[in-house]
Amino acid sequence: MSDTTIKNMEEFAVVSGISRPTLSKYFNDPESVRQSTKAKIEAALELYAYRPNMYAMNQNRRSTRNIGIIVPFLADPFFAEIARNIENLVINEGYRPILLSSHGDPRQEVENLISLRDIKPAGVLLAPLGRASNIAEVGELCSEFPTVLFDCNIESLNHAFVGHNNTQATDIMVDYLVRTGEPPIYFEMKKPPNPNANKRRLSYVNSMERHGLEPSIFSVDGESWNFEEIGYSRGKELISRKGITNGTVLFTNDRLAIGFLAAAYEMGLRVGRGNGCALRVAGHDNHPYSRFTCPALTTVSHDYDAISRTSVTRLFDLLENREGGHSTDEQLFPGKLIMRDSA
Amino acid sequence: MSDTTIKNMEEFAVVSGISRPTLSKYFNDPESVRQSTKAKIEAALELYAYRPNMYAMNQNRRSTRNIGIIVPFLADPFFAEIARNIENLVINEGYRPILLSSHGDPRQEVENLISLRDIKPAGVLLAPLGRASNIAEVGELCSEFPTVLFDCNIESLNHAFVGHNNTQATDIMVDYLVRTGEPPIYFEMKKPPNPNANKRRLSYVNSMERHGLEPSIFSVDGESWNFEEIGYSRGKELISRKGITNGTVLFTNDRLAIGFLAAAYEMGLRVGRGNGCALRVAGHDNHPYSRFTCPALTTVSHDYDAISRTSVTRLFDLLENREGGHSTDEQLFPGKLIMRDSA
DNA sequence: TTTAAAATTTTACGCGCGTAAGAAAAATAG
DNA sequence: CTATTTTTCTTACGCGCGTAAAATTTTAAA
Repeated sequence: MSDTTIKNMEEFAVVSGISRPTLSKYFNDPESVRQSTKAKIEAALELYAYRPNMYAMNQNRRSTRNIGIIVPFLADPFFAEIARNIENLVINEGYRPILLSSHGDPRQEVENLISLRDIKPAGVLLAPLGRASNIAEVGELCSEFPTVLFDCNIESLNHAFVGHNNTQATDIMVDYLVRTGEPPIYFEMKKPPNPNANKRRLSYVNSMERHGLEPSIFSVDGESWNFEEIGYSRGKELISRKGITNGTVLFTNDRLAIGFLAAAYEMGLRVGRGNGCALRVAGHDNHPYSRFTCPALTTVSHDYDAISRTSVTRLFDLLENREGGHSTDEQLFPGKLIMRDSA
Repeated sequence: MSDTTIKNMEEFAVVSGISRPTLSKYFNDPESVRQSTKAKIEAALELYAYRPNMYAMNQNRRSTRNIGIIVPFLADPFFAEIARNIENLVINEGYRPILLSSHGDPRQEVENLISLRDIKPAGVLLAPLGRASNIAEVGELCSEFPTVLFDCNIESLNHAFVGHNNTQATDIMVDYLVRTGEPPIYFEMKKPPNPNANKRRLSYVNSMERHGLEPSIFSVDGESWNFEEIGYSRGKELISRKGITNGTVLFTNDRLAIGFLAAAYEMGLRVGRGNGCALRVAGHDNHPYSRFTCPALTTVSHDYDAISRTSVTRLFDLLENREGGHSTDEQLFPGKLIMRDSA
């Protein structure tokens, strides 16, 4: 590497022997210039560590190469994993992911929507908070930038959405539980932050009725995103007043179940499907930690891979105006039963 | 809000009746203009939703208001929590946090260091991967931008660092375990990704010797950041060949312990400090999930709050050239024993 | 070799804002 | 009310790059 410092494209044009407009073309798309030119540029790039100024580049470009990614709660490893997948896919397309978390707070979500505009994203992948989301703001974003919603739909927006088939997923879980033991009662939050929970409850009810069984639902208080804490404390209450002492409990999500399992353990309730077990517990999501609960949690997995891959693909269909890009269909991927020891 | 769209500061100057240079001054620091002017601008801002173009702003500013934050592994809720804290503190200072995760991959870390340069950060808060970090690259970053390292120091760099006192923290844990039961054996990874692990091991050894006890260390294989998986699978091996059947095990971090607890449960080993318990288990970090293990995990907590707050404060000391800003001291905060049911 | 097509160079302008300098206006002090 | 200080306005230039248009060179085709 040479010691002379290149401070702009003009100077790099001199040392590389390539004109500035051609360089500009190259940096926008290395394949858009002749092979021999590309080789010359890249040889010079080895010698002089020049990188175009991002701010100057994005100032008048038709499109920045930024992709905004907003998730509702990054401290939840579930979303952290999805975000990681999506980030990689975006990078592979030659774009720059900008990851924002709403931290479970609707005001933060609005903040994120606003500050996203500052970076003039080429596209946005948005997993909304859900019930607490500012629908108008999300709608504006959708109409301002190419956007794909994922994980949690806002149906009134009728916008491109990729997610998990909560209905089918709950269905196969209820089927499994009914087939293999006592029918499940359902444990959920009274005011779930996420509308997916409503789909799941409805599916539970329908599924039970289809089996000719009486649905039974525990709705617990709690507004925050500290699901484990809610599952733990409400679970403890329920157990201690003999609300749950036997049978099967299906949780609306794994994190509640994780908290509940801690409570059950502490109260001396043995969970599992073997003899001597007081009750079976099942979750939903295949949360990264669900493998490591005691006992390991039986759950339904999202098709993580398909969901993240399809979200990104659909966004780039939109960006590059490919066929099907402008569909507003909701695209759902089926869940998969993950049988472990808890149920 | 008016319907006329303002597309640049020039136009906003017209509708607000304030000259462009004064507006520029205002957007850089709203307090730098007269109160009456500020009021006029903000009144106009209510009417016309104008926001300065970020790219044009940062193009020639002495300093952008971006703060780069790099963490080694965002899917670990431990880092997600710290990142959340730091993000909020940075926002409160009027800066824009840019969060990047290295996903446990040294190449990704280098990528992050490189792409950070593109955004010309005013400052950087970096939690390096550790052993696998490219020291030269990190060193260059430190000399290029005001940088504060946190969580994991790279001592050869002799750079500003804020972190957890691993030595003291391990010390109080060993003291506690020795005082209340069988002395602990130590469970760690043979090649820990993070040098903090070395400090902890050393402290364990010293602590044991101070008590006149023989240190005993299990070093298990495994290179990845899937600590739970490693704790689970190696734990299962050890238990099944009677490597650990009674006594006390101190884990180098909570995530290994979480995996181990799952293994112990599965193998029918009862963990805890009561009668009928086969062994005690203790961790380190006060991981967000350590409250919800079975049994709840006894551990040592970082002073999360002090560490994130001090990291940010020191960075802004540097930025604003305040006294003490240029110190390269390493600043450690003591750990706190969190007694739960596992030990 | 001639001709057409494709790529590169030259030239020139614009993006939206930072910022400097001197003039003008407004606020404050005396 | 005048003198002084502070703030704002006017004017003007520059940042680094995108991009358009016309001229030129290179490559591919006939």
